[in-house]
Amino acid sequence: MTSGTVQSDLLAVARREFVEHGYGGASIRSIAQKTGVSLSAMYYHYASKQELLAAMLNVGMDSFEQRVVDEFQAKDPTPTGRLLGYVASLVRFRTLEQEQSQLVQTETRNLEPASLSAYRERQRQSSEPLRQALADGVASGEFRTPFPEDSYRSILGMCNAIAHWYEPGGDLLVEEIVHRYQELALRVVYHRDVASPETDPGT
Amino acid sequence: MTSGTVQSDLLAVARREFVEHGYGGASIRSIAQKTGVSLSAMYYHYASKQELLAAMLNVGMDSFEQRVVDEFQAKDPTPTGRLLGYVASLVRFRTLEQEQSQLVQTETRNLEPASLSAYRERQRQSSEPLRQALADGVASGEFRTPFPEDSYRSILGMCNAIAHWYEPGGDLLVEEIVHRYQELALRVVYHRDVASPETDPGT
Amino acid sequence: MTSGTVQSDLLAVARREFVEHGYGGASIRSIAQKTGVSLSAMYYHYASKQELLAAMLNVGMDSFEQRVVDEFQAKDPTPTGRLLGYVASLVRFRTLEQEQSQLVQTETRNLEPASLSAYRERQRQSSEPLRQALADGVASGEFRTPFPEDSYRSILGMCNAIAHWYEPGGDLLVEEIVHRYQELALRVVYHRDVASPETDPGT
Amino acid sequence: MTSGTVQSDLLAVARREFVEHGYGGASIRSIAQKTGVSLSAMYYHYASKQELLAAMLNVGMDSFEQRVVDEFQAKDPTPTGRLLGYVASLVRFRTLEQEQSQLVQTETRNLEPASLSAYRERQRQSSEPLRQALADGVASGEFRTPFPEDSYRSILGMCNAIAHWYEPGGDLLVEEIVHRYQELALRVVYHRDVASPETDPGT
DNA sequence: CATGAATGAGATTTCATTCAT
DNA sequence: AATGAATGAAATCTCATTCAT
Repeated sequence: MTSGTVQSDLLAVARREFVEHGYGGASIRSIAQKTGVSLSAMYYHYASKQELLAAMLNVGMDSFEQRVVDEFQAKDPTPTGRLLGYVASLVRFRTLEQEQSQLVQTETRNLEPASLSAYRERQRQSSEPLRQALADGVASGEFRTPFPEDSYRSILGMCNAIAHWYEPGGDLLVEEIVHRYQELALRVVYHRDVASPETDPGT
Repeated sequence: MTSGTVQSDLLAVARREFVEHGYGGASIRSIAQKTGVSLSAMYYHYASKQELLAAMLNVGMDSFEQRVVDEFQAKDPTPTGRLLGYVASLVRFRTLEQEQSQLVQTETRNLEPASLSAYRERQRQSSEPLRQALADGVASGEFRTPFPEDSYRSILGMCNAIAHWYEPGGDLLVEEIVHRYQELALRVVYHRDVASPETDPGT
Repeated sequence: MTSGTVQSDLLAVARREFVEHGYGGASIRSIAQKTGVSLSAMYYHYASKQELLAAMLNVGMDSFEQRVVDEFQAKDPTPTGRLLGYVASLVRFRTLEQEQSQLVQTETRNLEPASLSAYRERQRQSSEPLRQALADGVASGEFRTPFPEDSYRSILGMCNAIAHWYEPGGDLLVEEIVHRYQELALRVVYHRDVASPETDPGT
Repeated sequence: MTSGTVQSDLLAVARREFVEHGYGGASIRSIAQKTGVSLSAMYYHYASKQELLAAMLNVGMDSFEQRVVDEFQAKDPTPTGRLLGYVASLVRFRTLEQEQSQLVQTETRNLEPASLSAYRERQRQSSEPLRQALADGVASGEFRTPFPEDSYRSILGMCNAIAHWYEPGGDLLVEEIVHRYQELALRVVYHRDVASPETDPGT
């Protein structure tokens, strides 16, 4: 029922339109048209513009969550390991799913209360691993940041920004970016082994 | 030029509406109404929604530029000093002019080509001091970051994010935030004196 | 394509409004209203005022072309015969489809370039039979006008003017007008048999 | 009071706008702007769009009347002479004052009743000389047209049309056009001396 | 004479959505 | 499962005009 290709095509086109014009500025009509589907057909699959938005945001969230889960299975369970894993997931999401990424950051405000609360909860849960890793690292002494909350926010902030400047065809490979932001993250949490910049913590 | 009261009132209301609903979702009608001005009176001052947006973004830019200039006059001219000064300007802008700040990040995409290019140029110029400070610091050996471009972007990214979580009435004072992000910035550029987290570089 | 009833009703009302107020002065709103159709229903059928105009002009052209074709089938193929036939078609069009007629003359200027060029070409083609008849008549010696181009334009000009003074309920029968303008046309082309005004060339 | 240059500039620009977009489609704002006059200044000179139109049409009428008067002073007072003179006046008006000419034909319908009746009276009067010449010519036997009214209308129609195709910079001299239409007019009235096309009635 | 500011109505067009088929 | 037609509200913007200064 939700496995057809029409839905995903619609979502893809809608994503593009929302990113380009914003939710308010995007037209349901041109989404249908660009997808090559009649307006009524589109309404058959998504009962409203709002539903389209909610579906899109949730698909994005699914995708990000999957990345985090993948990264955390059978990997280094130490706080540092989890921090690096989370950063890797996040960087890959911001680069490999750039549009999805921008959308999630910008259009959440347009969710109606009904969907919004559920979505906020998912957001909170998806950032929990990072929050937890930071707490654990501080507790264990691996991270010596004097303001963990700001370190946390800074890591999110700097990774999120990637979606705004990254260019898919550019000469900077995704994994190189992963590596760099992992290093920067270690510095932002005052990792005890990055006492001096000469030390390379490895990936 | 922007000293009239009708114009600035309109801008203030429009800012709020744009932040809340996005450019596309905001209604020129309700902007006029909430400002207490007739629709046509509004059009007398701003010939289009687009012009309103451009004016707003430029006012925001004026404001930020002023902060940077203020911070750079008769202050520590070393790369480190300039880095810290820039971060201070940016953090204050993101907190004290939060709406302006969010707008600048989100709605630039809605500028039409004509105004966009001019605006992009202003953006470039306004970030030049930070870029320059980083380059100089790397050259002088004060900053030891192995990827200056990413350090630069990370600083902007983490500071920009502040506008999204900062709450004006909260218990975190602006100057405390300034201080913290200055420290984090020093770590992100691999400042030579922050070899170990115990060392506090001071503000 | 133009067989629906809503479309043709809209065209009829629009025609009347355009003739009365001019394209620029006519209101799309009152066209819809007078047709008894909602504004949006109207937009479903004609996507813009411009499209409405183009459709109308083309319908007018269709109608005139049909008249010319009808007149030329199985009729006198001599230059004189064709001249008289064309004049008959034109006079009937100007009288029997007076509104259409006035519109075509006045509102072509409001066509946007896209539709304009196509329309001009149709105009050219529809006047080709007259032009050709004149050329042939001059070549054969039937017409002795020393300036064929001006004779051609004059015939069009004097026939076109009919739409401006003709009154449908008046005491002048259409076929009487046809007859008179055929005679006048013969004089305008210097027909060899109208050497003296006493000679009646017949219809 | 009516001798300033602002008024005539306004009229000239307005004429152009009216010809291009029609009365309803023309904007009083852009007329003022293109004239380089403030909107309020324009309202000082012409109290309404309607007044502007009336002024323009009357100026056009003045101009045409003057031409007719000039042509009739100390010229051949025979019906034929008057016919030729009138045609000359009309052709020169349609070519040398082309815009004026087109306007007069198209935009009269937009005059409000108040000005309209006066204007129609002027129109009637200005065509009186031609009507009279025709009547006299028919009475004297110089013109043998069997339907004087149609000859009259045809002459007007074919001369009026000139404004639509004449190109100021073209290779057809105005006086040559005058000559040709005079000849054609003679044929349209069945002038007794144009019994055969070989006969050139002269100018 | 002239201006800057404002008005209120109305312009055309597009919106998300619905419904009978 | 899908379509063509329609709706009514709202969108942005422009109109001719007025008025206090």
